[in-house]
Amino acid sequence: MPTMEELPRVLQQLWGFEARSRPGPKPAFHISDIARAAIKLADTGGLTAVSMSKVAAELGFTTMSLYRYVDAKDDLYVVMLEHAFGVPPELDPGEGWRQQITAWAEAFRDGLRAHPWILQIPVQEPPLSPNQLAWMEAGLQAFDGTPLTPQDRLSAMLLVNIYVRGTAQLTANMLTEPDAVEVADRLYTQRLTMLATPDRFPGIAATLEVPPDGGYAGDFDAAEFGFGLDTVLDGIQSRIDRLES
Amino acid sequence: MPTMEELPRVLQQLWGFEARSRPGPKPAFHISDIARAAIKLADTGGLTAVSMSKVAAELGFTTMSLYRYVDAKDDLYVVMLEHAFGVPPELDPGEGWRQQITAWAEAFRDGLRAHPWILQIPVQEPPLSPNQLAWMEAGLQAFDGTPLTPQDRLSAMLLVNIYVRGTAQLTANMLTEPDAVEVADRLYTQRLTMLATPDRFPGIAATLEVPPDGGYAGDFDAAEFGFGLDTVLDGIQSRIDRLES
DNA sequence: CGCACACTGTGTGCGCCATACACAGACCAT
DNA sequence: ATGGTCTGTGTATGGCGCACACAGTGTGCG
Repeated sequence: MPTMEELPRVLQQLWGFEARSRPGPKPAFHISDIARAAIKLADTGGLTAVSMSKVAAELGFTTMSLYRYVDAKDDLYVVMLEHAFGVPPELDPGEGWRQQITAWAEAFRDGLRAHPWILQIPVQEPPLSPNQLAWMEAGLQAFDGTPLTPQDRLSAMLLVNIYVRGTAQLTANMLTEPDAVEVADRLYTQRLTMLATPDRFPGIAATLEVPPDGGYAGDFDAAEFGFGLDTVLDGIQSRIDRLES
Repeated sequence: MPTMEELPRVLQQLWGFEARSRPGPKPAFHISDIARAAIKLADTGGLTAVSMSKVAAELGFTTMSLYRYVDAKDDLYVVMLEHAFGVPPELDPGEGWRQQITAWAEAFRDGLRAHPWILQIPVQEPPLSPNQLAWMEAGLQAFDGTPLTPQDRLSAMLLVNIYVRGTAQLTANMLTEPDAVEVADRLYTQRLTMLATPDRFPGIAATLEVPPDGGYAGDFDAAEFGFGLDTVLDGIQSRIDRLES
């Protein structure tokens, strides 16, 4: 049985495993302060605007002081993620699994929209921080009452998770500016029309001939999101049907 | 109508829009050489091992010489991607859409397995390079013969694309070393067992009680891949059914 | 009550990175 | 032949993550 000592320091901090009453000066701030400062920078300037020195400057401390709270830059990302998402939405167990997981997916999507830089964070390892686990748990509980096994629920939850991440990636192509999405979208459609000639790329060309609603894949708005999500959920539904028959 | 002049230089090079017979010395090499060198570095040392200077050294040239072929580091990534994937697999139009898109998905997954660093590349804009478009086209053509509209096919293809990327992300948690995955997986399960207590995280705990086959989500092997993919395809199938009725 | 020592934030410095810029030479259209 | 353009190179700049030594601080133990 592993003890909490072996946990990376960041996780110990995030879970509140603080061994208080130690010698030495009191810490001048807390990792949550670091998170706030870093998120503020990322929200306005993207993830590239987040550097140890910038975060430290934002807090009014020196760069190296951050390393007393965070072992490396990657840990800073963990703290940012944990803080940016916050606690998951409360799902109504009275509703069906489909409504619940949809609400969960939409909340997740909204979180990604509010903090687009999340998608730019290099994913290094699966999450272990409190809020991240709480989101996982909420997603799993949406399937309470279904005949799905725990492993099936995990797969289903991950499927929805992957879908939301993926579509968010397509939508906000990393652009922090507001309507830069639209112009980038038009430019992309233009270039695609030029390059994907019907003779060599008939399938792509067919897609372009009757554009969905204004633009190409980049324009993945709310309706389109629900449409794709429904497809995913239909797949899960069919698995449930198979179990019930 | 836009002309090819407005295209980024990398795309012009990749599409072979070379305006030959110009003054000045002949180029000493080609972007494909850059791609080969960069991929070699990335395959052995991960994406972090790819820097302008390292690639240049690998080629036996100076760092700055690369900028005669590539405008910025991001363009290097584009070239790497284009080269690493190569041409898409040939699908047999005689088979059903399900077998075709499955073969496509598996080929895509194999590509990601062969070059795990692809998942670490920061996605900045949708692809426009020849092979990338060819992969898109191949995925779309898998749905030839179905009643799906071009937009539906695009959505379906993107759905599968997203699924493969997402699961690959979960599987190879960025580790280039071979069986480091396994030990990381065990460690993760350990920590998750410790942190996700059944009282506060019953859903997660239930997942851990009857582990699937050895490990947790990280162990997303071939069977698991097909299982999840089938769920996605079932969703697409149900949409097809709705169109046909 | 005092003291040892763990812990704090700070300053300096290293190696690496992407890339701007000026330059000497190579080559083709004229 | 020659002018202008393109080549690869050398040098330089600003930023980055982070190692390390240091002076000061406050707590638990004697």
